[in-house]
Amino acid sequence: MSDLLGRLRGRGWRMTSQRRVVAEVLDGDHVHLTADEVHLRAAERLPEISRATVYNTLGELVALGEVLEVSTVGRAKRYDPNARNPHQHLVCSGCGTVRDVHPVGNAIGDLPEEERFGFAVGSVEITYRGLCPGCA
Amino acid sequence: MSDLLGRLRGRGWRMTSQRRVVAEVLDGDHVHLTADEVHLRAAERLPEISRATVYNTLGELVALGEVLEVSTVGRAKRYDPNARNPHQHLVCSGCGTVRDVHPVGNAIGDLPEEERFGFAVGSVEITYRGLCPGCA
DNA sequence: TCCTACGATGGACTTCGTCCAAGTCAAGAA
DNA sequence: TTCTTGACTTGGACGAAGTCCATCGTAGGA
Repeated sequence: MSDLLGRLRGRGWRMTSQRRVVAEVLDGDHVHLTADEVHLRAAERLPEISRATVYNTLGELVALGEVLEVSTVGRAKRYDPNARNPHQHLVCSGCGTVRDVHPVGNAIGDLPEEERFGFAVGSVEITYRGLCPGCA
Repeated sequence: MSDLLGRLRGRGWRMTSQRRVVAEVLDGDHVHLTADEVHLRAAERLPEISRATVYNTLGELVALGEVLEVSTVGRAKRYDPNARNPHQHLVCSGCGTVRDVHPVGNAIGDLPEEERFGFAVGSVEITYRGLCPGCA
C-alpha cells in the first residue's frame, strides 16, 4: 500500500485533495475501516469532504485492486488497504476485532472437481471465527 | 432441516401460524433467500404477515442454530436453511448464484498457531468465487 | 372457558449506500 | 502564465435493508 499515491498517479488518476486524503487515511494503520470511519478521519484533515466523494473514491480504489472490500459481521462494508498482500481474516465473535492471517495449505485445491459444478473458481475468501483473548 | 417444526416445538417454541409459515418457506427448496424473499413467499400463504415478524423469526431461527446467515456480495443478508449439514459456499461473480459445496481438508488446521493471536478459533467460513458455466 | 404472557403488527426511525444536477478545479494546451 | 474543458466534488434527495416500539391479538396452560 505504500506509495499508493504514486501508483494512482501512474494510472492516470486525476489527483485531488479529496482523493489524496482518502488514500492517506487508508495508507495509515492497517485496520479495517468502514466507509463512515474513513469519512470521519478524512474530514479531520479536510472538513468539507462529502460522503459521496468518500464512497466514490473507495469504489475506485476497489476497482483498481488497491483496496479490498471485506464483508464482516456488521452491516457496513469494511475496506482493507492490504490488498497487495494476499491474506485471510480472523474475526472475534465477541468484539468484532479483525486480524489479517495467512493460513497454510491450498484452499482452492481443497474443492474437489465434482463440487465445482463447472465453475471457473478464481479466488477464495476464508473467515475464521472465534473469541479473542480479551473476550474469552 | 426436515421436521424443523417438531424440533422447534420440542424447544418450547410457541407455535403461531406466522412462525409455521416462515419455517415452511425455509424448509422448501434449499436456496439462499433474503429476508425480503422469505417475506414475499410467506405472504403468499399468509398475506397479513408483517416484515417485522419475518425478521424476528429469522433472527430466532439463527439464534437456535437452525438457519445460517450468509453474507454474500449484495447488500442483503441471505438465510441458509441447511445449517445441520456443515458446508461452504461457491458464488458466481457474474450472476450471484450460490451453491453449497463440501471442500476436503481441514481449514481450521491450516491456520498456524502463531497466526491465531490467542484466539479460540471455533469455526471457519469459506467462500469460493468464480464464474458459473452460464456466465463464463 | 378464561387469563395472561408471549408473539404479531405496522409505522416510524436508523443506517448504509446511491444518484443527480450544479458548481469547481486539475492539468494539458497555447 | 492563463485559458479551457471534462473529470471530480458537493449536498441533498432518494432507496434498500433492518430495527424499534406501543399496541393489539392469541396460544396454550389453569
